[in-house]
Amino acid sequence: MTSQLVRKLGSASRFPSDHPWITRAGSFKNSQELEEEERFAFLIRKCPNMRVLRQLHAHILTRPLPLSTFSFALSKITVFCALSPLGNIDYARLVFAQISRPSIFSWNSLIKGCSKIQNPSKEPIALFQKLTETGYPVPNSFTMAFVLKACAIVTAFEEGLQVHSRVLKDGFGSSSFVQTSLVNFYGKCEEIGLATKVFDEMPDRNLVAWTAMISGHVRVGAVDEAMGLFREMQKAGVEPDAVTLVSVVSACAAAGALDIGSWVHAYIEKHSVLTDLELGTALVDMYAKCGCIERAKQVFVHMPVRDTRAWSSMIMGFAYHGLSEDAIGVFRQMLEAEVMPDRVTFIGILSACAHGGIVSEGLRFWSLMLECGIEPSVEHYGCIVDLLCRTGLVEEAYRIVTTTNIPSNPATWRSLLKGCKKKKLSNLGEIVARYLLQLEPLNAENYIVISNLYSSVSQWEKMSELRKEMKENDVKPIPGCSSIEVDGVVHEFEMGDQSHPEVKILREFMEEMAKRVWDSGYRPSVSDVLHKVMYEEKEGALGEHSERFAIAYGLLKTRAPVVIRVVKNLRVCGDCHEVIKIISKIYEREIIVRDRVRFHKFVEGTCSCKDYW
DNA sequence: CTAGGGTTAG
Repeated sequence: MTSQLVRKLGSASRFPSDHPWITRAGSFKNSQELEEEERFAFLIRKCPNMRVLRQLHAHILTRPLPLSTFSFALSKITVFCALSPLGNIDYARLVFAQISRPSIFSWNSLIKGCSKIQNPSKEPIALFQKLTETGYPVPNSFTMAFVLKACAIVTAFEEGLQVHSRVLKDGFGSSSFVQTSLVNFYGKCEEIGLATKVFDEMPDRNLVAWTAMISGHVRVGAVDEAMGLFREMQKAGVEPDAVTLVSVVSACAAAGALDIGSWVHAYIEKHSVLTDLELGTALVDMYAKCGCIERAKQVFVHMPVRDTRAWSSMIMGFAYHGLSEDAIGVFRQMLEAEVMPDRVTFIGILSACAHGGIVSEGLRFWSLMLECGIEPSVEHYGCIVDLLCRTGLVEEAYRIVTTTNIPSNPATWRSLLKGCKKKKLSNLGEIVARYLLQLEPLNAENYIVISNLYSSVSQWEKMSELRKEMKENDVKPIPGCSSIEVDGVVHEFEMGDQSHPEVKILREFMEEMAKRVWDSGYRPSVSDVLHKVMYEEKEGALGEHSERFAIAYGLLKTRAPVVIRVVKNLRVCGDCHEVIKIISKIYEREIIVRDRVRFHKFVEGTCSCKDYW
């Protein structure tokens, strides 16, 4: 049987002729036994599939073997089944159970093996607990690293803390692998303070530890700190690799830092860092989120291999740039390339259709999604409701929301309300508004949309009532936000922002700007007037909207075209475009607006102020 | 056998 297998595996994998095991120190096994063990190890390692492995397993079970050889072979089978991509974790568990006293090696493999399956559970943690209870074999630093990784995957904070205390008790605190695992674990649990503490105490910070720190900070949105760590890392003479750069690029995406993002891209090319799937996807996402859809596309088309996530990020990019046709085109190419769309892909393509108001196509994608066996979730329903509302099919959308068994979602109801406003359906709007305010009474955006609805049907009394209600509930809108990058520094401005160091010069400049715009004959439209009524802004002033701060800063500080990013949906804000056009003309400067409608996420219960203009 | 990575509606 064994020789048959050797033959089957072909001449390329001939059994090695050197015999290092004969000289292995401290072994009580005779060379014949050792030879047999090595033979098994070799065969198992070279197994082409599970079928052959099962045959080998059967062979081992039926042949009389010394106990030590038997256990050795079974532990090798456990390792193969648990860790090889060809393996099978269920089989690994089975074989593991057949070993009377599994070595720490087998335990480790099983712990690692069952944390890398697609639906990870706390099983590896339970295994570790069982291991520590029995007291044999003694865990080693590998065990600690694996179980910490398992805790990180399922963000089992309490369990991880206990492992950390064991690490210290058992003296594994000085292992750099264990330290790095701890940094990563705390980072995954969003416990940045604890991650930093472990990291600061590391005498030798390796690349992986730096990367874990950076990705941890990006995870909690501490983008500046992430970039600071990246700089510190380079100062410490540690060269980033592709994995590090994925986190750095993600940080740029989250910050909308196009300059730094482009610099990182240039770094990647200059240092010939291999742009794999993850890095490619991160770059596509970064360029799209920084408003540079052309470069996102450029990176995307140059990717040699694209998986579902790569395609999805490109589709999402087109979607939030309002380029529905491109999104649909890319989606078609994806299907042609026989890459399976997943639930995220459909969120992208449906939101693209919603942005473009392409109903028929959107509904077709919806059916396709069902055909693909994807259960529609809140997000998908949100897209389809938004699609119907934007194209005026509000009643149909309302029917879906009220008859489908999906959880009530403020955003979906807000889409309905916007649809009602658009079609001036005050009766349905009233019902929707009441429900929405019940669902989310502290979100200023809700009041603004409802107020817009009342004003569109001239129900002024209801509008002032609403204003009172808003005041009583002490609801204040979170201001819009715009940013501009000057010499690699991103300057963020909130509406009415006072915190910028040069705010005095800026304000003077803006007053002049407002005056010149006013003199040009521009007058605010209904929504600006509404804004004044609600927030008692000074008569005659243009309003210190965030993008005007950013433009003013750009005009003052650069000679290059002023590129600003706005956290608003410009497609519904005609006034913004108009003001910017006028400013551009007056100052004879090119002003480029990057629409960053989705780039900043506001916490629930706040307002993105889209209808604030 | 150690540790770090990408896409998610409005």
